Amino acid sequence: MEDQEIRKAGLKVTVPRVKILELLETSPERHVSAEDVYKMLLAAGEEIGLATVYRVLTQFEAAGLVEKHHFEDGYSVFELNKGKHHDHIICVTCGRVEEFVDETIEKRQRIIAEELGFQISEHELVIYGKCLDKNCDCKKRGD
Amino acid sequence: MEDQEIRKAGLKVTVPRVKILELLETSPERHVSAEDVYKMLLAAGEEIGLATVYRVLTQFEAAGLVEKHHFEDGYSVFELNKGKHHDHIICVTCGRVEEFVDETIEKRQRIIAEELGFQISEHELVIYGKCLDKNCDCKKRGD
DNA sequence: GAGTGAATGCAAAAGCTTCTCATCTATTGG
DNA sequence: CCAATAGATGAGAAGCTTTTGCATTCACTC
Ligand SMILES: [Mn+2]
Ligand SMILES: [Mn+2]
Ligand SMILES: [Zn+2]
Ligand SMILES: [Zn+2]
Repeated sequence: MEDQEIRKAGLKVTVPRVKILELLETSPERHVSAEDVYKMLLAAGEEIGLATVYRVLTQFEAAGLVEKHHFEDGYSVFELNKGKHHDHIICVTCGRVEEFVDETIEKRQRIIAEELGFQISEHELVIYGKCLDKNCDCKKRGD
Repeated sequence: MEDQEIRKAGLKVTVPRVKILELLETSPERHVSAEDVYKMLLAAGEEIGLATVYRVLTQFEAAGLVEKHHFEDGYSVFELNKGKHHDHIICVTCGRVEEFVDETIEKRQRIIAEELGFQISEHELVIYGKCLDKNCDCKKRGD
């Protein structure tokens, strides 16, 4: 199954690559750091080096299988590329990440780029805030 | 002049702080890294340690004098806080940074946050692309 | 199944940023 | 103007995330 995607990317089908792709497909949290992936694999009994995790994620990104984001925390997070673009809103208290798409915003960006004489290659929009979810730590701790 | 802003921030008026603030106010490029600041100060004959530059910029940010951004490059960039929020569009070829404000986008973000049950604290929108400026390296090199 | 180029793991190193600590300084009020 | 002191500085060490070098191992092809 994921073997084909890996092969299509011009990469050899190896245990680390298959396991990492599987993990990205099944992880309850879509947005994970390299360290997260490394630890989850360890916890699952897979002995895969952190350097390999970084290398594989980078290759997956180059192949378009994965997307990398820089939520302001000092490290990168990766997610499986679902094909459809979306932006993110993140709870600064509990870290919960929600995805959204807003065609109005997308369109305005195209207009702005045009007006300023830029040919857009990509963009990143991240909203930070506190989520009002009852399960969020915001509520439990009342801050 | 900037002495008052520094004092208002609850900080002592020292040479490094005054020089850094001056530099941010007069630099031709508004968006600079800590390293940039350090090097520009050195070039201007000011012997200010890099650690101090980082400390002061962090303090200025906490005081609201300065804003910090994470354009996807692995390092932070700082700019003087002009008081009015704006977003950025960056040329991936020449690095030129333009600022813009779009009230439609701002409003849509507020609506999205509301719908998803978030109370916005801030956001960051960065558009990446190639600028079509004749002076940009894009043109000079034709890529 | 052998041969070969690619992939892996480990440790070292590389960026960027923060911290430690001894020394120095701005501020205050006498 | 000076002394006292809380705060600031500089240099280097340390911290984190990410990348790299290299010897070893492995996947794919014939
Ligand atoms: Mn996502
Ligand atoms: Mn700006
Ligand atoms: Zn978008
Ligand atoms: Zn904005």
